[in-house]
Amino acid sequence: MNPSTANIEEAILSAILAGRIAPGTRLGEQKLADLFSVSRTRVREAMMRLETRGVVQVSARRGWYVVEPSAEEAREAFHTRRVIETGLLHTVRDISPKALGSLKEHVAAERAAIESGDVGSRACLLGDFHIHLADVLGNRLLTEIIRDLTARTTLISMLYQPTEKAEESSHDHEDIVAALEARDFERAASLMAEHIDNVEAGLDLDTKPDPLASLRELLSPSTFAGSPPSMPHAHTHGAPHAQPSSQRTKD
Amino acid sequence: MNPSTANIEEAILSAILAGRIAPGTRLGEQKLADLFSVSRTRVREAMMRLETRGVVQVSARRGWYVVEPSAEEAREAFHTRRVIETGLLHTVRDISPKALGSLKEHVAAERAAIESGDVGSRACLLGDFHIHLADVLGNRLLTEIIRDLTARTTLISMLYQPTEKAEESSHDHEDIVAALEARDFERAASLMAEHIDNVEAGLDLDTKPDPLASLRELLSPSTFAGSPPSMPHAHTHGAPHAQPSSQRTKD
DNA sequence: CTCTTCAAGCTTGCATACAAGTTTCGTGAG
DNA sequence: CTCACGAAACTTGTATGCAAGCTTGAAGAG
Repeated sequence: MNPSTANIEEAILSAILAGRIAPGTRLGEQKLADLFSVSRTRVREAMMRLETRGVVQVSARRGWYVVEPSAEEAREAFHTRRVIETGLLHTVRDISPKALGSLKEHVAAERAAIESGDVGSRACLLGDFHIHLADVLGNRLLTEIIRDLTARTTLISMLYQPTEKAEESSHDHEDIVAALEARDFERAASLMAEHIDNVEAGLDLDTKPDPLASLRELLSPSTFAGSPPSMPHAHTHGAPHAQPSSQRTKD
Repeated sequence: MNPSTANIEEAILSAILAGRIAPGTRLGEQKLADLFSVSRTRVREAMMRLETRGVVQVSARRGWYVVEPSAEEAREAFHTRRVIETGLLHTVRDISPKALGSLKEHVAAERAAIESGDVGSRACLLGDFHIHLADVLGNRLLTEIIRDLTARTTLISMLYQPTEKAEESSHDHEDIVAALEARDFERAASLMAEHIDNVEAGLDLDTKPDPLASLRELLSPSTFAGSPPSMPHAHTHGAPHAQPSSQRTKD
């Protein structure tokens, strides 16, 4: 089957949401075209759409790159999420048992992923919680907006998140769902504001993101047989974060 | 100078925001290409971007059309605006004198436009208030989101708004700014919720929008010399709104 | 050895050509 | 007069070709 523009768009976006594509990744038109077995035209359309959604950027005649949000843009993204998600919880008047049930299931899945140590699905689920929330409490339009914002946030976390806080996030989610179950939407909104603040506070927005992160990963100890080598001698100026990216997670 | 894709996109979006393009308007690629003196490729890019922003839609091999939101979509749009705009006012902690001043100026401009009877700039200003608010209280990202939502709302008003309520809207805006001046952000948020509810309540979402609106406008009394003719005999089934569209406004 | 210059290769930007489907309008049958 | 049919005109969908600019690496000067 021939993938449509929407398929390509969705494939890239969900890969970003799952944390499988790092910020700054180059997405060549021809390579993607080969990968999806379509012509560059289709790929270009998808990239253009993704650009208006704020997840990729084109650098003239150099290529398409997954966005690397600046500290300022990161703050804007979190501010926007705080506004929208607290607005949602503050506006909601009631919640159906079905919606509540699916949220509970989601949180349970989060905990399971954390306990089993499944880093990939864990990161995906933590971001997905917010999308799921918009889905059951809001509407399609709102869900789409939150989805794009979550993609942004995921990329931000990959760039600026020095420490792992999956458990705290999941716990926050749990509390929010508990407040929803008690129909205390005010409290849910406050908890959400706190939660988003926590996540933002867990970032290191003052240190410039490491431009060599991908290189460093390629040269990480596990790549070699036994002895962890010292970092390459030259060009190691300003390396703020030492963690391999697998320890990072979003949200 | 050769208009870029972004120029075309912006030209169309601002025309929609100003109420100069009606929902359902067909936007032919070739016509736009001629108009802007570029090839279809550039136009297509712009349309594609506008499609992801939710203001136009493509009907396969038939053409691009300015969206005609369904009643359901209209409700979603208003719900989303209520969530975001009350969320914004609820989140804000302070407002600078400069921001307050520019909002006051804006409301004054609204009143002036209403009193002078300048329908065009009036409609534009009423929608712009919300964008302006996001601009001074929020951030660029939020402003962009609100802008797209306002475009949607403008189109919705053109489809479903049977009566003129410019004065009420402007008065609501005034009250909101007054609450902001008093630093009573809770109150501002409530007023905003009320305001958006008012606007939505002023719509007639239950009656199907008139598919003959544009035709009817072409045949409106002012087009002819003196005598207002009766409507054309055939094909006048189900005409919910009788007002010429110039009486309608958004927001 | 270092720095500069330049050419080759690669990538996107843009236009155009053709394919595929839709609409419209004229023609002819009933 | 009405309806059905079909061809012509028109519109978007997609691929492709060439132009323009960026990157890189090699060669040469100092």
